[in-house]
Amino acid sequence: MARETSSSKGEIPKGALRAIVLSLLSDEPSHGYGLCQTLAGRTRSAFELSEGTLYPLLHELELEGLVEAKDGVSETGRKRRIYHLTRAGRRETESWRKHWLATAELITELLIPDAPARTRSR
Amino acid sequence: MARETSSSKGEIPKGALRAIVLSLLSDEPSHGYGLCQTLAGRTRSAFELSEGTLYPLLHELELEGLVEAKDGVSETGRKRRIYHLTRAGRRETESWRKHWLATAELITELLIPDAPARTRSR
DNA sequence: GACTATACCTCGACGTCCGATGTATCATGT
DNA sequence: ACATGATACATCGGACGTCGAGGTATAGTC
Repeated sequence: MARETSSSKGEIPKGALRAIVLSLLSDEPSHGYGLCQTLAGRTRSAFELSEGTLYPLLHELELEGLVEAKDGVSETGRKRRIYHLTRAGRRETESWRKHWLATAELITELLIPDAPARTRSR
Repeated sequence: MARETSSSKGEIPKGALRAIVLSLLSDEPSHGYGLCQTLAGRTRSAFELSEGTLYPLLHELELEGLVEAKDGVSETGRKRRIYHLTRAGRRETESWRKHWLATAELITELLIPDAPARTRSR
């Protein structure tokens, strides 16, 4: 069987998505479809953000007042909703960024027992 | 209302638990309760593994043949199930370790735009 | 005898994320 | 004119992982 139990290897870890999307938007405003591509590009397709995840998330962030959307048009003439961070969004981004940076470091330390650093020795 | 939507800040990211538990066991065999404490200790309580998560996971890993359990007794006389990795478990551990180390690095790179790496400057 | 720490276990609920599916427009090829 | 494929937005059902509350039992301490 060796079923792999799936355990979701190719997926974006729970909760990181918010931090990532916000962070991407803090680099520069973008629209949904573009965000998907940027992410796939920046991670060499290691993370592939499905639209079914992204759009609802974007709407949610908008409801929470963290992003705002402007309707626009691309050079090729297609409709676009450009999302950009609000001031509150910028604050939240920082908060989530710190949180996930710490989490990533924690995981790394746990997985490499002989890892150095640690700011506070023992 | 600044709802926080919870988005689970204090939690262990989805899927990382397997890697972490396997890695902990590869350091040294242990029992469930001990694992919880080790993890809380090693992360200064940033990750707190609930027993409701751990025990089912341990049973699952056992079913998959990644760990084996021996019944034992602690110095104080209490019953214990000591889990240790099988050969297959050791292999899986390495695989998950690599995966999560890469994931953690990826997140870090995404969150810090001026981070190095990138191998292919587009 | 009551209480706490140790030690194991099960169950239900919840949130996150994915995949499938649907719409419409623009560019290209025939 | 029509088919196709990339762009672009959107919704819905379902799966999976994790948590928290609860249950059992033994050892030590007051």
